[in-house]
Amino acid sequence: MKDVARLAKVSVATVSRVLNASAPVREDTSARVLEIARELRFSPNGAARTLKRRQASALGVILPDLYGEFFSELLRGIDLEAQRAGHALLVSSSHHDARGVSVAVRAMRGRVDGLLVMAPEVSAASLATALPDGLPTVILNTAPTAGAAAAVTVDNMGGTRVVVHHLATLGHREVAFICGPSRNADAAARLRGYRTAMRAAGLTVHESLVLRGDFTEQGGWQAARELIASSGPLPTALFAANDAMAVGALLALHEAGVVIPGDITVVGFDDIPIARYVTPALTTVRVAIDVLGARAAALLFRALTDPLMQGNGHREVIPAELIIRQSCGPPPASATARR
Amino acid sequence: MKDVARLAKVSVATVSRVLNASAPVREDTSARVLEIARELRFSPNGAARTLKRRQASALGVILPDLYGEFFSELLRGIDLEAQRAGHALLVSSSHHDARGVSVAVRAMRGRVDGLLVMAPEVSAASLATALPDGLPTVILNTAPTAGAAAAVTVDNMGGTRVVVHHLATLGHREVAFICGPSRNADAAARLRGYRTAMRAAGLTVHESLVLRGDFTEQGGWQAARELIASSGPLPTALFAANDAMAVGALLALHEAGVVIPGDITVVGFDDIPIARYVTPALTTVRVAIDVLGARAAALLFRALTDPLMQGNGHREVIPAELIIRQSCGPPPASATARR
DNA sequence: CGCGCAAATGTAAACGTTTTCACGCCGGTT
DNA sequence: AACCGGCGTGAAAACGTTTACATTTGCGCG
Repeated sequence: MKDVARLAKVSVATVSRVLNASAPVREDTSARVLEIARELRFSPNGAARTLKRRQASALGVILPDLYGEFFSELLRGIDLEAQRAGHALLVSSSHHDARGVSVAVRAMRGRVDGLLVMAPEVSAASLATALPDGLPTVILNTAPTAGAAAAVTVDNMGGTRVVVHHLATLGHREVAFICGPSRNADAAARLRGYRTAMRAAGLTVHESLVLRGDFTEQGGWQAARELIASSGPLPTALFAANDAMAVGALLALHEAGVVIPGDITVVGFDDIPIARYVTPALTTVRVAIDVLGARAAALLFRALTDPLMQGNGHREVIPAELIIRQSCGPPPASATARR
Repeated sequence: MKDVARLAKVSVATVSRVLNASAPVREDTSARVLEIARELRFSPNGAARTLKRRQASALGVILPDLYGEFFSELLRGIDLEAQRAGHALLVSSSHHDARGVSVAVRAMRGRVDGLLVMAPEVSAASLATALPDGLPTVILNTAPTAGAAAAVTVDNMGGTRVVVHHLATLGHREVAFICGPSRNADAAARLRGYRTAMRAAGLTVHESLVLRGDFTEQGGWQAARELIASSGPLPTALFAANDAMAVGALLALHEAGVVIPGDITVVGFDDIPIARYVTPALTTVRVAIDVLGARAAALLFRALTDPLMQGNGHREVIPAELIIRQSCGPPPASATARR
């Protein structure tokens, strides 16, 4: 900037004013400065600008991972919203525990205007201590208990409820469930939702039909194998806590010669793109993940412009919608006869 | 920092030294400072730090888009490499034209140590002018012509060659091709590769079998429809410039009652996760996209630590591997008889 | 013709760090 | 006893902007 100022025979202040149009500058001066700046290929230093202006025009995004379509969609939604506010995204991933999140948060301070944090495996309490003081923060997919922050979550309860209800309506009475990792907040909520919905539908939860899982395809495959190997007839429906596991289960069942949905109905959760393409196409719960991200970002921007509202623990729930595809049908006649 | 210094009865200089372990400090002083800092929940201001140190510990990533698994994987690879160097990622997407890239680049200056740019739809020449002067840059998936920068590209030529060779070996003689968007550098390279490989295999390229496409599933669907509607027998093989289009084509062919691979063989490019799950599973070319990202980041770090090498237009090619699945077989007997 | 007022510009002080330089202190050497 | 060197510390100058405040300039008007 100094160089530009010197060559244009003005002060750095004037250069700044021209570049930001922050104060009236004479037409010819302005033109001259612009010309020189272009000639010198000058572009302002972001760090200095941030330091002085006390605003970074960037949002911090802290994620546990970047693997899979979920994060891709999430990031896209966030980016969409940030983009239109002229903000960039400072992304930091692989933070599974509270300490990791804490480190990431510290690294962001002074370089972002607000924070979007997703840490489904960190307890609300430890998350609260990891979060920064002065930085508006929106939490994704975790209870909003944590400190002074808003939160956006997926409607896990609603999603599981509508699935179980649909299965019950079709006539299913034994619905197996493949859980997600126990530390994961979403997984826990879905398991809770499953139990609640089963009760509401007047069905009993057989603990032997509640299977361990880990949100991976491999895990779903294994759970289905166990189900097949176990004594007694198969349940008539299998509900996986996410699509990846449902797809794994689909494969295992297929390999074992079980017909879907003839012998057993399979349902997933998330509606990842693959769900449409497996055979049979997977019935699942659609969560607009990009909307989740976008809403979170929007919420954060609101907190930024209106600093009064940031501490109010505002909560927003992204709706979940049942998507019926071919993996889902009425229970087989044999099962109905059995009763 | 001033507060910490005051409460610990030392100067800010000492606080800095303690926090960075940048100079010997007496044990008790250090402990005292650390204690106070923790009490005050102090964390350093990134902007100020960047400004003074002249290093941001961040990499800029400029992408045309964030849609789909390609970018998700790419970003993951980049992040992996950046992570271990203790760098964050400043991401900016939706930059399709040279002007957009230029704006993004300017916004990054002073906040990142280097740049990873992917702009397959921007010509090398205009990309060169958009790139910054002092910032080491690695270009992804585009000719490395652009200015003083290294480049990492996918082995499009090799990938198409191995596909066409495999098809020829199976006995196919008429291989249709669905192109990507004409402005896209990868798409162009794959078309070129297809033509070259066909010639090398002694096969002729029928221009009526070179179909327009746009890298989307919808586009692939449409191209396949046209192929079906056109007069004359179907070709025995269909090669799409990416998997999304191949999947679309698969759908269109299936809808039209064409059997795969019985009536026609279909091959894609990229090996996106969905490719494994469609029926029949898609034969394709596997490109380790995460490796692409990781290699690019690694290259950038090398340029950062060794500033001499940055201008040498170094080029790296990520290998492509043929993945044979069920969508691919010998031409039908009828076609062979026809000759 | 001088006055005042607005518009245009310049000066310099921040912003929160890091780092150079200088200083005081201590223990060991001549 | 004077000196040297190293260690621990503090003062202050950067880093590249923005902006409050001061100053100059130009201009209309009495």
